[in-house]
Amino acid sequence: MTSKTQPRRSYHHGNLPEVLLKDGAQVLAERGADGFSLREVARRAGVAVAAPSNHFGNSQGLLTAIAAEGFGILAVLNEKAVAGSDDAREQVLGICRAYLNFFQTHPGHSTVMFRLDLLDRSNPGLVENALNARQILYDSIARGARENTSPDVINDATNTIWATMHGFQGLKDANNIDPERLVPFIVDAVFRVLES
Amino acid sequence: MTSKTQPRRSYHHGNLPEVLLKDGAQVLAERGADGFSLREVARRAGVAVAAPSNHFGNSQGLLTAIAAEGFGILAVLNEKAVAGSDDAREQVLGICRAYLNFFQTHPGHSTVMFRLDLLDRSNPGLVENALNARQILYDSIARGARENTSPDVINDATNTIWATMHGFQGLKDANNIDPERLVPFIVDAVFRVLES
DNA sequence: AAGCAAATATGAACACTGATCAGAATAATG
DNA sequence: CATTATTCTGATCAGTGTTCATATTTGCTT
Repeated sequence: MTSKTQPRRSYHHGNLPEVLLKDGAQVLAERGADGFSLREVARRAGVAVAAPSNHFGNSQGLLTAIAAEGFGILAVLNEKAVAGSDDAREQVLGICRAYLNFFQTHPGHSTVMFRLDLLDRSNPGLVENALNARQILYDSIARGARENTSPDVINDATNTIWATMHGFQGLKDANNIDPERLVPFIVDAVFRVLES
Repeated sequence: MTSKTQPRRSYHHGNLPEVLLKDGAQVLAERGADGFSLREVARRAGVAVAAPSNHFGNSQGLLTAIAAEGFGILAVLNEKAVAGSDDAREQVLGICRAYLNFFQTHPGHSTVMFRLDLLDRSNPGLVENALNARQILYDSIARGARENTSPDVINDATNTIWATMHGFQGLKDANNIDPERLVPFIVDAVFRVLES
């Protein structure tokens, strides 16, 4: 019961990297980062245990690639959120909601994107995509700040929201925490500083 | 090369639970939650592989006990921080600094305390200690809010700071994030809402 | 078109891991 | 002192990531 619907495949898979990314994210979504298994991914792809190593090196390599893909998707969603309004405050709200939406629609990716201990943080694609996604948030925040606001403060605001979003992802199963409710609160609080 | 300094020990260990908690936290600090191994903990305690199961059931049980112990320690530190000042704002700042301090002095505990996926969230000791630590933060925030502030807002403020602290722990190795610098920012932002 | 090098996939091996079980050693209880 | 409960041992089982020699296929070069 492989994930391929084609009747047969030749010795060479053809697009194994893509399939591994897809099945990997699926395993992450089903079993979490802790229950992740490279062998299970290979099994679903209908391929030998050692096959993934040709494309991603080791388990960390695949997880890193999934995380990088996740940040790429998130960046696109953030762009779309920004395009939805001209008001900086609304843009930041939109980005935060895009985060929450992404967490739900891409649970597998979300599971590893902020797990620095599992990733190869020197991976260029990961770094680029993560910085890219963050930059969109930074720009909207900068647009909402007073003109003489120092870059340091804008950075603080960006990092605060960034860290909070990460906190929401990690605590998404916690009892008392409702991110949908907290997003307006935190954005309001940050903007009070930015506009002061 | 067990962790015991005593020359010999009888068949029964005597205080194995305590030693397992200590060695477990040490393994977590050295290898992270991902590299954690129950066998390694047993090895350091100088005891058979199956011994821990008598006291903590399975691996999750030991991790849960370590997390519960961590929240207990954190609660004490929070109490101490609150006692250091009469000003609510200073108290909350003190609690946040206590968090950061705790993350550094107890890296093993910190590693699992917010990893809900690894813990038995129905464990009474864990729930009690975690709620206890959170309550101290809640009380200081409530003290700093205007009298007619709704409990919902106080809850939002508490959860925001709680989630942010968790975010700091998860991102403590990230490049651009300096919790020491961000704590005053986030506390300032939250208090602007509380005092409005 | 032919041959050859590079890329990709296989299967087996190795050293780990967590969990479980019967049984042995000790401690606690009546 | 005898019996029961607790605690520890040693072995076993299924599962894991990584590595290696080997097999197959692709694609470039001549």
